[in-house]
Amino acid sequence: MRVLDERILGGTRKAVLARALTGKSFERTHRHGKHLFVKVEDRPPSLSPWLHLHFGMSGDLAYYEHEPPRFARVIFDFDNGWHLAFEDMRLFGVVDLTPSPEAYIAEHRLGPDPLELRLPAFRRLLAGRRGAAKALLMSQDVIAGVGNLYADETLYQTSIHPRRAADALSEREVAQVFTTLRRILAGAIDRKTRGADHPARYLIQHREEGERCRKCGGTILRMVVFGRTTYYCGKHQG
DNA sequence: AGTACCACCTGACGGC
DNA sequence: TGCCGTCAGGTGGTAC
Repeated sequence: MRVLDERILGGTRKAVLARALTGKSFERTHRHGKHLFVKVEDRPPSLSPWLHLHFGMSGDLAYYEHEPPRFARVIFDFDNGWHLAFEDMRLFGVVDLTPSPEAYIAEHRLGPDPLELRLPAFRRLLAGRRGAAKALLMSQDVIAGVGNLYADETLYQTSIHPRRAADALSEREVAQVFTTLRRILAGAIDRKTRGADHPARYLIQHREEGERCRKCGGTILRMVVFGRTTYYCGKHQG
């Protein structure tokens, strides 16, 4: 493997990473929220670490034969002559090692992944949370995997104002948020792996102040919630 | 408990 | 043409 920019390693030593991976193979992967874990083959198995990847906002993987992507930061070379690049223009991503996904999740206090969650457990997560619905969705220690865009999308599709208190949502609204969030995430995974775009009816395609709401004809407004730029419909999310 | 604000980083974009 | 400020995003820290 080659490290083209050490800033992506987040403090992990390049030599340590290389020693853990060189001559090994990738055995399987596990995703939790925004984190991707790759099991490194080894004998005995108990000693093998996991490769941990976080994609920040501009991170991605590219499997290629000849031309590396422009912003490749780490490149894994395979014995079939192909390469896997971790690319990340803005360097917010991380490539490092962890003993196991469970260890990483515990150390970083990540909440459950919404796609592995059931409605009753989701209800329990919201109970007693007086903060904004958007803040709750985005808090990785409550639920792992929802960022700014998908938080806005979920609230838009469920007609909930981003500042509504999480524990003030009705039972019906909580169920709608749960179902909608899971559908959005599962759909995004499915479409993005096929290289498809989000549907035109999604807010994510219309994040601009003054745009017409595709759902109700209202006007898209902009404000800051939980420190992040937030777009919402002033009419149906009023 | 909840939020605000900053730093990290870089390309795009608007203003002059 | 080119410079400068601003913005976007995720996370992790400190401050209130």
